[in-house]
Amino acid sequence: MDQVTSIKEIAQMCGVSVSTVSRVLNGKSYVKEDTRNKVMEAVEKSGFRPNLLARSLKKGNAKTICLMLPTFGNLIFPEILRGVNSIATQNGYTAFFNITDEHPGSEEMAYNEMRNLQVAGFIICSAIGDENPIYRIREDGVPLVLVNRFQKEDISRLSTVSVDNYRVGYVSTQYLIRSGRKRIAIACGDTELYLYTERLRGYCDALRDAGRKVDEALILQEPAEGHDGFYDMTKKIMLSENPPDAFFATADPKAFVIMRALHDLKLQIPHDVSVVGVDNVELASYMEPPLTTVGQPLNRMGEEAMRMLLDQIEYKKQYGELPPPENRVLNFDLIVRKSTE
Amino acid sequence: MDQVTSIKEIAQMCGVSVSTVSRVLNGKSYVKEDTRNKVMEAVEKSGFRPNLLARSLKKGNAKTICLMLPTFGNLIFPEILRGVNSIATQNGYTAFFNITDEHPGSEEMAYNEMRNLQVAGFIICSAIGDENPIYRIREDGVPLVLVNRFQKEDISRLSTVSVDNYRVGYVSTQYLIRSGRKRIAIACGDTELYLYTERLRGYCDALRDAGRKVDEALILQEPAEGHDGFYDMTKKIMLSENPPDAFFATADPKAFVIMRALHDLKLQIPHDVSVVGVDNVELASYMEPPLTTVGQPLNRMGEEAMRMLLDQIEYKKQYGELPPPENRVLNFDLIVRKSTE
DNA sequence: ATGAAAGCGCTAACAG
DNA sequence: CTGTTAGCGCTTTCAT
Repeated sequence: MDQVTSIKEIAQMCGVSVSTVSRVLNGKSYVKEDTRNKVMEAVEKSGFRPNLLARSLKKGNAKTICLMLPTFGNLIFPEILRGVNSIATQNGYTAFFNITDEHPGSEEMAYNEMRNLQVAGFIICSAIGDENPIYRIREDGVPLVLVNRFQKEDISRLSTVSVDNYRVGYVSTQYLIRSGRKRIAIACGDTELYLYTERLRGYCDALRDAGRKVDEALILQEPAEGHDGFYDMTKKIMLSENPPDAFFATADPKAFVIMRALHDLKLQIPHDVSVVGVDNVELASYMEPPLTTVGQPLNRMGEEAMRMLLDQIEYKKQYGELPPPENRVLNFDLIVRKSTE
Repeated sequence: MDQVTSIKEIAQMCGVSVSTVSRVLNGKSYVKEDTRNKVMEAVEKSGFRPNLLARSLKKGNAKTICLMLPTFGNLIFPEILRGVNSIATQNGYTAFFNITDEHPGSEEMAYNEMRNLQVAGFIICSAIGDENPIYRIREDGVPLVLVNRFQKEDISRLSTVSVDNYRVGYVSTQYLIRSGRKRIAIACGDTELYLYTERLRGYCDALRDAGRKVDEALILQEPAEGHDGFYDMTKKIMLSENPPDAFFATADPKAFVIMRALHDLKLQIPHDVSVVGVDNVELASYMEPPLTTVGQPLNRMGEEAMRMLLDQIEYKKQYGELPPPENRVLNFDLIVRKSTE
């Protein structure tokens, strides 16, 4: 019985005009109790569906937003997605999601497609090396919030939400130092990503502040193959003359790979080597031994981002332009488990 | 310079009619070389964006589809999502995603919202216990494909894509039997989900075919708390009089929990107890020891589902009704790693 | 090969 | 409180 396709038919069924039907549907203007009931009833029993495309076309704005994610290779992104989605839904917005696969090109394509779909704004976890498309968005006057992944230069110009990644690196390293570790290696993600530069900087400063010097040999940079490459690097460095007795992995999946390599080397964690990760992905607690890691409030980051986007959309509607950028920094926790001692 | 908002403005700039512009934009009908170029140029340099809402409204169908997922608690869903998304994009479709959180109510809400947005079809991994909303979809004449999760009754009436879950259970159990295990426990997911019923049935039959009898005590059902509940159940059964020497976990996350419990019990895997999972989630290979598991072609399942949906959409456009349901069954592999011997 | 015009379903003045 | 009407941006007959 899905034949009723328009407000017009409802109007005819009730012997009223389309605007009356529209009015009861939107509940803005006053309608006589009787007429309202009559219309409501017709709507109910006919299974009428308001055509949101028509509404959006007319109003000039769609209640949709777009969330761009670089990958699902790291579980943090589904987590962020959940946060965004829940606040979006609560506010009558529907979200498009886009996986850019770390490819700025596909980010740009997606941007165009989404603009054509008239989305109200974007929330982006940038792909690696993609500054260009992103700036364009704000220049186009489109609401935008960056989450977790963004460039240093973005901070002054765009709205962001993240943790203080410098401190993430600092705190993790300091913890390792205090637990008595002498040679702490870092498995660092692609430093094209500002967050990894920051974590690395925190690592270096923590070392220096403890009166140690930074040993270049202990800085493992993520190879082109992605985090799997840390497997060989771990084996190699552990077999070297002066192996580390701890790893600070700048993300949990890298810690997983490192732990795998250590196990294969028959080394004891944490006895021989401590490992700490970042993100507190669910699986971190299932590892053997359970992984000490830094917990980011990923879900909340998604929620905050969506709230900020909503604010931007609202502001723009009122003042005709985007509000000044806002940078929100959330707290994190070091979650100590058995992979360190 | 994003002032050009309509085809009409382009038309004026070029001194042609809107229909001509529309024609060159759609490339269907013939347009004189000259005019085409003129229009193209104006489109390029003005940064014109076709309003897809208007197009869809006019054509009566949007190039969007909706993918409903129950959760991101299991990594298989992002994998399926990737498959769906890639085929969708290739075919000019944009996907909405929806996380139902195992809540049939939110599934229904999402369905309504999405219908209002005029999506062309749905791909669903059902939430637990949600038959009702789903049947409604086909009755409404809306293209629909079920992936991985669906009910037994769905098979004859709806299009599905999955692996043969009975065989998944059978093969895994048989493998454990052949590797010399005497008491094989099963950690079974919620049997409200047909796929788990099937895996359980496969487990039972493999046991019987090997001349053993099924011991109820070895059938661990997923408790209400979700797979974390297997932690206590594993400890308890291992401490019982007659503990198992192997676990068939009907999904990798359950295997992770079980391994954690075994480690905490200081039991050796696989020496004391073997473990096999299902899904071959990326992390499975990072576990200590790496987890033997059944690999489903999740990405391909997503791709197939999207292709089937496209077929349905096409068919409906031509014949005005949905094609008969089609059930596609894909192959799987047992991936042997160190958690079994 | 191109233009004029109708209309997709809806909202929002405007008028009464 | 309600109806009439214009029009959002686009596609698509139907003419020419």
